[in-house]
Amino acid sequence: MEKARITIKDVAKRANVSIATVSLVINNNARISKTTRTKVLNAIKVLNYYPSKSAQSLVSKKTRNLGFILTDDHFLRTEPFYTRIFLGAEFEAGRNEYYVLLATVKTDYNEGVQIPRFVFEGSVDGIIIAGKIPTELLSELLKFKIPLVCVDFYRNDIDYPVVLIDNIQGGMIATEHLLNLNHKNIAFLGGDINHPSIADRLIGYKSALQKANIKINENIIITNSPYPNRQNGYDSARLLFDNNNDVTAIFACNDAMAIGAMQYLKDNNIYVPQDISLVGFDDVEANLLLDPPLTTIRVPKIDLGVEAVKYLIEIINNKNTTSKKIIVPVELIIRNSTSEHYIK
Amino acid sequence: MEKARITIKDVAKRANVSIATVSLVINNNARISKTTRTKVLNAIKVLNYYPSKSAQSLVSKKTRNLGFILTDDHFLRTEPFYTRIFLGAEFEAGRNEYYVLLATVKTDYNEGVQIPRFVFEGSVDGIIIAGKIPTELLSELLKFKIPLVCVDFYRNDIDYPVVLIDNIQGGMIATEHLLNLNHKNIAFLGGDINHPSIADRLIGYKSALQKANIKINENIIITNSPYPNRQNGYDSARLLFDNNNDVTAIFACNDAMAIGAMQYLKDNNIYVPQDISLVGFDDVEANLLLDPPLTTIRVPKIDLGVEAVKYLIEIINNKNTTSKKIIVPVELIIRNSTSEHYIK
DNA sequence: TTAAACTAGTTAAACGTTTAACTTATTGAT
DNA sequence: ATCAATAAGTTAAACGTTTAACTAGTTTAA
Repeated sequence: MEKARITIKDVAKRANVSIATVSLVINNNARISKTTRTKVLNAIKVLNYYPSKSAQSLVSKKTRNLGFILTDDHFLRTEPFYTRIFLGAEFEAGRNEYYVLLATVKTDYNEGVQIPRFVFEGSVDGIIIAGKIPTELLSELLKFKIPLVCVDFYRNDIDYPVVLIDNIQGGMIATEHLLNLNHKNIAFLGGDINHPSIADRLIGYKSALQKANIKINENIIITNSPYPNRQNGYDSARLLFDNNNDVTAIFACNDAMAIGAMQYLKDNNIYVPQDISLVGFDDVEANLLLDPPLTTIRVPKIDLGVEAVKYLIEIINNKNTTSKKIIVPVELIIRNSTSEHYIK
Repeated sequence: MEKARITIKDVAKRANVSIATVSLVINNNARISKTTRTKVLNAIKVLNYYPSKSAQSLVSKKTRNLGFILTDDHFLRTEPFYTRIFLGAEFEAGRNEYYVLLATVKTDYNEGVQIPRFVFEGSVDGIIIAGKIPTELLSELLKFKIPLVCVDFYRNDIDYPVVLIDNIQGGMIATEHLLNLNHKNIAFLGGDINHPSIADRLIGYKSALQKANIKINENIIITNSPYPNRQNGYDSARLLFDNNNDVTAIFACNDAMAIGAMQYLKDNNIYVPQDISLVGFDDVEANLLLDPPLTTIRVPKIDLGVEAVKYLIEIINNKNTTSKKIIVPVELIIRNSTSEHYIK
């Protein structure tokens, strides 16, 4: 004995109105009087009615689904960076009564470009691309003329909507924090300077120094490692201290580099923060387990997802074709790896 | 100039058949001759036609969506355990032309039980529950009479479909591996013995020893820590070696414990694997970075997701009401933390 | 030879909404 | 007093499928 689905007809009957009226109430149409509205709303509640998604999308041509695309290795990274962005997207989508469909694509695509199924099946109203995906895939996706926003990934040869974090501001507030603690000789430990994020962080660093009228010392800006990981953080710190002895603070371009640098300092009996203050960037989980816990710039991953969805929905609704850049601010998280510098 | 959607009508027209015929071809109905079928298939390809999901589900009452529920902390865990299960589910769902909708629920639910939206909205044909969720939520979910399978989570007071890993087998093959390497005095480092998984691993350990006719020595079975983490692994190892000196191998109930034990051994200048062979369980990513890399039991997380979806789809299709248990086998991964024991 | 049984399709209703176009009653302006 | 404008609904078509019931032609069985 299947219990039949409760439809708009049942609601209409119980509220003594036409099904059109019920529909208009559901869609918050102003044409319905307050009395009728509450009567209908009541019937909906009593009957525990939920409109059929399929019937709705059949006529409205909206699926109320959003696609979320990332590479499988991004999704599976130990550090839950993109997972958090996805979760933020999922949250914001839910608030707007959207569902999000995930598709992972392979990082290397030998066997041609693989367009996620929901794109050509028309199962989504828009898509979010998180992190770097193969260039060809992006171009293919753009051809579909489907609303699309990229998050934490930017190519400046194409113009499309994008949500990014404010790397320049991050570099600035990290450096300003150290300046406020009386540090003058602040080193920058960067990885690959060609990476746009790192370049921006360096810009922030430099502009904070300039604003404080401190001359930029290129000798304590280390940007020759290919990739910003722990090992290179360690090596960069060594390089730094082999050639300089008046540095009192370090701004590392990410937490991994900072952790590596911290290890170097520990190995050489240099105390953090008594001898050297240290600031990272990203706010990865491991930071809390460090001794001392790392002062860093928090990247609001959840927010990135939230903003991406907000922006995407805006595009879907307004057909807003101007592809702006949304820059999400970052935040300074003060822990114990930084302290005031006293001139001895 | 919106380009109109290509519908079944267009295909029918082009293939010179009725729309019913097209539908029957799409659904692989045997009533259609081979000639007509290929004619239709051809039209579909030429026109690049994809059936409208909403129209399909409106009449078929199937959404072709699967719900995936886990707690937010499980989803955000640094170690991508549930993320992998989710990905496996996503893969298998895609292969069967399903989409999966994710919902995270809060671990502690002060404000009443929170049923994911897709459940009462009827947006999914079935749901997968991954990992432990609040008991009340599970009971509420079961009330909906919607097809449901739990993965990596089991309560033996309720009877429902479940996909689990074979902990007993895992305990056995881990122990047998050590036995094959000539070890006789093999310790077991367990956390909370009340946890069903750990209890099962111990059962596997014991039965392997019995099969090899080796007497079980309760003194080298350490199961008094509340939780199997690194610290407790370290402490358990200390406890073990404080009271025993003939142990030549350790089977730790999970990798975290193993890593803790390895640290203890390192701190006490006991060499792995020369002095002590060590086997873990789980195969977490960190194992590869260890020195030496850890021999362990791999839990096939992707497979867990795959199996859960397979099972769920089976239930959806066959209305199979017998709620069986699916046990996914685990695999021994031999790295460098184990080696042959030579009697000196 | 004839009826029954297949085979390979077609017709048309149904699924549960939205929405343009219509209706009817009320209000406002002149 | 008259007509236009507004308010608050209703009617009915449309969205793109599936599928039960039907049809017409061909085989099979006795």
